[in-house]
Amino acid sequence: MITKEKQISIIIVEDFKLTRVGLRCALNTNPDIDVISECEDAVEGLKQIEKLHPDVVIMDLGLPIMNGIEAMIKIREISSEIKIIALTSHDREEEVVAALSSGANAYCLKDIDPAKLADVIRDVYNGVCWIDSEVSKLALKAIPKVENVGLLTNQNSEHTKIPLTEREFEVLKHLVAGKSNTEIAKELIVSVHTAKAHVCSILQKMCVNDRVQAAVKAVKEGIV
Amino acid sequence: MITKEKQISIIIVEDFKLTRVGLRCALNTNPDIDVISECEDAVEGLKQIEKLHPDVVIMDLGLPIMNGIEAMIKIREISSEIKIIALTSHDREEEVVAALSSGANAYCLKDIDPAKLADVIRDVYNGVCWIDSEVSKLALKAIPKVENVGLLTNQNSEHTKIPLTEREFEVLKHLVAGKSNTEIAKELIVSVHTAKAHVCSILQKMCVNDRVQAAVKAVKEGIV
DNA sequence: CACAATATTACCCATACGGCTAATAGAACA
DNA sequence: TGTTCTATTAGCCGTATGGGTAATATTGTG
Repeated sequence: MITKEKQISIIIVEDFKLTRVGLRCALNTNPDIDVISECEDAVEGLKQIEKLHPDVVIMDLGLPIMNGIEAMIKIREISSEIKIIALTSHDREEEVVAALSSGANAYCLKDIDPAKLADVIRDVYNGVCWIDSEVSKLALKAIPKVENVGLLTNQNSEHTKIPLTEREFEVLKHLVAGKSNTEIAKELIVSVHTAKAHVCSILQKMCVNDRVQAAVKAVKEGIV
Repeated sequence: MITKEKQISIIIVEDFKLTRVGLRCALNTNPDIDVISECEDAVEGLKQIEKLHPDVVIMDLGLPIMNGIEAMIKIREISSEIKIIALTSHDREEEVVAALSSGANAYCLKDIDPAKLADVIRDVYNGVCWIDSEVSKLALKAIPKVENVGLLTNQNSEHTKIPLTEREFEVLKHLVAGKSNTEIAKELIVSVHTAKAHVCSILQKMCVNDRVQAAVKAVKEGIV
């Protein structure tokens, strides 16, 4: 089951030397896993990744210079195929969500069992999304609620999307930024009346009563 | 590694008899996994789950009467500890996202290798979130983008915390829910003046100009 | 006990907000 | 050509909002 004809190539990006060595040692005991490079910062890591195109990158999040999440975004500009395992010692919600939304395929805490990590690498290599038990709730919480689940049996997708026009979308972004109608009008170089009109139709289309609800809904559903 | 002193108790909810039998057979080969009940629809499933409180529920999504996602929401009303593995044959984005946002801890396609499924059960039992390779991209795509990732390096979890009082925190929750000052006052059984006073101090402490900004900030920083 | 923080209430006031109706103009589409 | 959609503007009106100031409980800490 575990045997693979091809080894999984890995690049480790981690600033602490000890952790780096520990990772390499732990992974080297697995014949199907091949650590092809180690880097201590994201800049060097990106170079190596671009050059060697590993199957999987193990990326520490708390890196100097460029943080791991920024690095992951850059990796995703290079390739969407390279799998990324975010590795970190803390479990801050912001970071978990940011990592997973920025390209990570898995999220591990550093106290993971080495053998388990090897399993995760194999899973992730095969495309699985794996999230550590300590933070899985945070990740799942970040997924926007889907409404009208009862309709899912019959209906097809597309129906949660709110049909805002381009202009309304612009206005919504300003609204979420906390701008008043007057400020929105000024930014879009239109009259306050226009801004108000757009806000009104946004409220109607989003089925909310005021701009606060609209802003919250927009943020929660990630449509900004 | 795999040996556990305690067996993992499983309830299978799946309408196709053949699949049900297949699942039971596949899982029964694992000494650490114990299928304690099988149900062919969600209503019966819920009864069994409430009665037996299994560790893990394997839930088919395409069920008659009540679909699997509705069933999961009901399971979550019973317990947040029971782990749910969504099992389905299709990979519709809507369904993946709906399942994960409605309480599923894992999402498997029915062509999963039986041995792998046992691994997933163990992972999920331990709290891990596991998403099949066929749909992992869909799930990750559903997580809202986090902005200003560059700030994550410096921002520490503690020092972003805003020192709101208990009462202000309550008010903030209502504010984020889109309530007006009048409504907040009614809910907290105080006068509108009081509600206004709390909102004012919330705005000041959060360093924002109006309730919209406060709500957005609260949602983005997850302090609700 | 005294002091500080918090919660509560109250008033005034300028501004903002949202609902309403309605008109005009351009673009898209049949 | 006519119709629909969108964007733009406008005015009116009742209510909500937020700033300011200030008074009175209640609570907890020293």
